[in-house]
Amino acid sequence: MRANDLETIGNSFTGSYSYTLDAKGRINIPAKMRKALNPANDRTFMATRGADPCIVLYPVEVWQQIAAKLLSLNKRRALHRHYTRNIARYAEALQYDHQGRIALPAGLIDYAGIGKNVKIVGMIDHIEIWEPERLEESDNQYADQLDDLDTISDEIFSLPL
Amino acid sequence: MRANDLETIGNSFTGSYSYTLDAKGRINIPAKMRKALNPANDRTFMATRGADPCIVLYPVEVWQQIAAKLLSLNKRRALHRHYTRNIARYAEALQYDHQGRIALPAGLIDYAGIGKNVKIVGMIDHIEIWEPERLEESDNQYADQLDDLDTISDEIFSLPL
DNA sequence: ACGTTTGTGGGTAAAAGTGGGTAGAATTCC
DNA sequence: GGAATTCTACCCACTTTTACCCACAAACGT
Repeated sequence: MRANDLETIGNSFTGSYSYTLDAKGRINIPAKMRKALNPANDRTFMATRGADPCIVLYPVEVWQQIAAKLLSLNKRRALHRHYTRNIARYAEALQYDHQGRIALPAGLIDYAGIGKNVKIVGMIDHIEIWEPERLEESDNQYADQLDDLDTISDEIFSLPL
Repeated sequence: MRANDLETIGNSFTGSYSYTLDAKGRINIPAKMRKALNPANDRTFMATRGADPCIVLYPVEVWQQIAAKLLSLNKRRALHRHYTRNIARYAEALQYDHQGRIALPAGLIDYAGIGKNVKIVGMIDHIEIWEPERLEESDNQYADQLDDLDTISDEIFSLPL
């Protein structure tokens, strides 16, 4: 096993939690997720826009792998520069305080349409922060595509281990 | 992890910030970016024209790698000399003061079309300084190429880490 | 039941962002 | 060459924002 694999074992996030954003824009990170975060990350997540309309938190270790891929793009190509810009510009490192909270940037709060209540969802290697109604809408949107979900399951689990 | 990758961890810039140019042509560097800049750079960035119509700031360490590549070009080929000239002629070392500001050269301010307000964008290994409307125009320019951007995603994230 | 952890609220000192003054260096002009 | 002028690095001042701390009630585990 490579050292890199070992580091990542801790960073496994699951479960769904309801929390509240306080007046200062801070939000609690579930204790279980704080414990799951590898200490090498120094209590720090990279927050950015999700592909879905929510906020995504990556352990810095995971983000560094994303950043490394962005650096591998050809800087002479305008489209590649734009691609990097659109990912990097919304990303910000957030370290949680001794109460276990992070302060979400206003831009990301707007993007996710977050008010006072939020849902925090574990996504194995990262975490999603949703406005509760949006999450529900998203769920409904896929409720009539259950067959497709089965297909994805088939695809994933038929892969060689 | 190679030594070169390790160096880059410190000089990793993200996020986008709105700042103002003061009457003396000075602009603040976001605190998070100042902290991200490796101390070996002695609070100094190399500023030059970007390939896009904005100002680009490189940590001197990163600039030195660019300079090394330019040196490796064939000095007997006119096109190569022209390429080197256009990068080198506008480059200037800028050290930020104890308030965290750098003084932007007038030539670069003109090139980027900067007035009072600017957007500072992290690009992982370097920083861009944009006139806000130009950045928006640039974004719109790529709005109809979402498929191409998805293609980039597929290409780089399907590769093994 | 009781001590401990967790989630939430809020106060305060420090840091960040912005504006402007000034003295010495560099430049210009007679 | 020397005086006048511009430039620039450095400093001080002010306002806003952030980071850090204390507090407390609810939930949890034993």
